[in-house]
Amino acid sequence: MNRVLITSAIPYINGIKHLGNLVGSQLPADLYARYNRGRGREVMFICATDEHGTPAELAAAKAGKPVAEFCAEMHAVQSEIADGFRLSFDNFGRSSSDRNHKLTQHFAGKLAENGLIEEVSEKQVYSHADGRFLPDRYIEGTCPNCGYDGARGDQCENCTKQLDPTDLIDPRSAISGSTDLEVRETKHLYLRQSKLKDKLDAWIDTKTDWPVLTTSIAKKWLHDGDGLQDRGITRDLDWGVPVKKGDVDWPGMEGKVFYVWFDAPIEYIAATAELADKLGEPDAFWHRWWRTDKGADDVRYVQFMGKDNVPFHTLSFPATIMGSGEPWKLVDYIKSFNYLNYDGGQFSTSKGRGVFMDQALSILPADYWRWWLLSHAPENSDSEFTWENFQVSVNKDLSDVLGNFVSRVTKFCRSKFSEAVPDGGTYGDLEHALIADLTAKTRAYEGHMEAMDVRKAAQELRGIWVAGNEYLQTAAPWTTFKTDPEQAAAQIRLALNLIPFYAVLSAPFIPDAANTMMAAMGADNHGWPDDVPATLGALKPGHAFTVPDNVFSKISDEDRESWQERFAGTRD
RNA sequence: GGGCCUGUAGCUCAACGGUUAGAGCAGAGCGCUCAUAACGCUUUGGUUGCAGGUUCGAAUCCUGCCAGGCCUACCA
Repeated sequence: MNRVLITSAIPYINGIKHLGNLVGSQLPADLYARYNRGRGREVMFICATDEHGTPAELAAAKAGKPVAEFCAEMHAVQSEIADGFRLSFDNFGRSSSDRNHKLTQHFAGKLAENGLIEEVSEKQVYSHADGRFLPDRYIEGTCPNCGYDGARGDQCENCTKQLDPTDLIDPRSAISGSTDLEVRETKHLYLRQSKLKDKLDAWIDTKTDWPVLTTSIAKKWLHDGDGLQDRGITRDLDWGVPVKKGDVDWPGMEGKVFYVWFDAPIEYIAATAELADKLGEPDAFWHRWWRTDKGADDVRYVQFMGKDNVPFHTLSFPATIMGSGEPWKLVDYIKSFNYLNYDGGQFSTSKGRGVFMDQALSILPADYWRWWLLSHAPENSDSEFTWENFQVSVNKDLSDVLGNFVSRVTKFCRSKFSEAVPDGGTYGDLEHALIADLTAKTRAYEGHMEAMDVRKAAQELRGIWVAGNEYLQTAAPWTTFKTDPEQAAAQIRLALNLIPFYAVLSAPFIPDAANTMMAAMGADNHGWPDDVPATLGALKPGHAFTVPDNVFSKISDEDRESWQERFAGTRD
C-alpha cells in the first residue's frame, strides 16, 4: 500500500462551515493525508466545494448575485479558510467545473446504456412568484394533523408527522411566501439502484472492518421496507450540470440539470482531473488514481465524511460506479463521524450558534483548533465542545506538556552550555530506557493512525510528549550539571533531539508548531522515525539551534469568557 | 412509528466474555527548581442508567425498561 487516495466530503457552497463540519470530514482526512505523506507514501488528497442545488441558488439570490459569481466568490472564501486550517488538499476543486460536467454526463450516459436509468413522470409543486419548482421542504403550510401553521412539505416539525406537500392546508412558498402554487407534471430521470441492490449488498458485506456507523446506515437503506429504492437524479433548476447522455442531448430533458447528489461525489474524480489540467498534465495523471485498468489497482481509497453523508457514499455513488460498467476505483474504506455539539446544543448555521471556521481562525491559530477537535473527534458518538474543556485541554496538552518541554530544554542548554548541541558524555541506562519506550510508543501511535483511530492516536502522541518531561525529571540535568557537566551534556543532547522527533510525529496534528520546532532546531530531516534510535541521534554535537518563542501561549480566563459570550448568540 | 448509536469516576474518554473496571483533566499530598506558577511522583474518587437472564466468569452477550442523540430516502 504505497499509494493512498483520500477524499473528504465536499462542503456545501452556501456559507462558511462551523467546527462540527470541519471535524466531521476535512480535518481527519487531512490528518490521515499528512500522516501518509509522512510515512513516505504517495498521496492524492481531494476536496472541493459542492455548488449545485436549491440552497445555492437561494443563497446567491439573497446575496443579490448571479449564482455563478456567488459560487466563485464563496469558493475563494472557503479555499482561503481551508488554507488557514492548513488543510493540505492536493486540489480543492469545484463541482461546477467543466470536468465535473463532462464526467457527470458521461456516467449518466453509461448508466443509460446499461439500462439503469428510468424516465419517470411525476407531479411537483411549481411557484409562479418564485419562477421555480419547490422541493418539498420549501413549501410551508398548516399541518393537517396538528394544525401547526409552519409545517414543511416533507414533515411537520411540530408533530413530526411525515407529510406530502399536497397534504398541507393553505400551502405557500417558503421562499417568497407566495400562495400562487400549482402542481405540474414534470419528467425526471431515476437511477435504478434497486437493480444493483444485491451487488451493493454483497459488496457492503465484504466491508467487515468498516465503522459500524457506516455499515449500519448502508444496511438500513438496503433492507428497510421494500429495500433500496430508485432515486431521482434530475431537477428542474437552472444552475447545475445540464442533463445529457454523454456528450449528446437527452430528448425530453431540456432545461433540466442533474441532482446535486448525483454530481457531487463524481467531483472527487473530476477534482483530480482539474488538478491535472492545472498542472498541464495528461489524463494519465488522474487515471492512475481512478481507473483500475490504468494504474489505480494498487491504490487504497479512503473517504471521510459525517454520518449524514453515508447513504450517498455507501450506495448511490457506488451504484453509479458499478452501474457504469467501467473500471473506476471503488472506495476501500469509509471513515464516518458523528456530530460535534456546541455547549449543550447543536451548532446552528441558521442561528449562528457556535464557532464558525473563519471566526475560529480570527481568535486562535489553527493548531489549537486542530488539536482539540482531533483529540475529541466524535468517532463513537456525538461529542461536545465547551469553552472550559477547550481551554483546559489546549493549555495543558499544548502549552504545558509540549510547548514548555521545548522551552525548558532549549533555555537550559542556552544558559548552561550554548545555543548548540553540547558534546561529551555518553548515554546510560536511563537514556536507553527512554529510547526503547519511545520506540514502542511510536509503533503504537502508527498503529492507531493506520486504523484511523483519531482520538487514540492523539492520546498516544500526548504520551510521547509526556515521556520527555518524565525523562527530564528523572535525569535532572540541572542537578547533574553541578557535579558532572559531561553527563548533563549527554542528557540535554538527547532532550534536544526529542524536539525534531516530536515535530515530525506531531506534524499531522499541529503542522505549524511542527514547522516552528523544526526551524528552531535547524533540523532538515523531516523523514518519519522508522528507526527511532537513529532519529534521536540526528542532531550531532555542535549543531546550532535557536530558542523559539513560546510555541503555544495559554488561553486566559478572560479570553475564554469573552469568547464564550460572543459565540453564544447570533452571528454578526 | 421503525432503525442505528450512546449511557462507565465531578469532566472528557478507555477496557478480544477472563486478575482487583483503567487513563487524562479537575481535587488532595509530596518532590523538583531547567522551564510558559511550568514538570514529576503519590493519592482520593465507580453498585459500569435500571431490572431480569445466559455463563465457571458479564461494563461486554440476551430480554425488557429509562434517558440522550442521529437517520428515516425531493435540504445537502
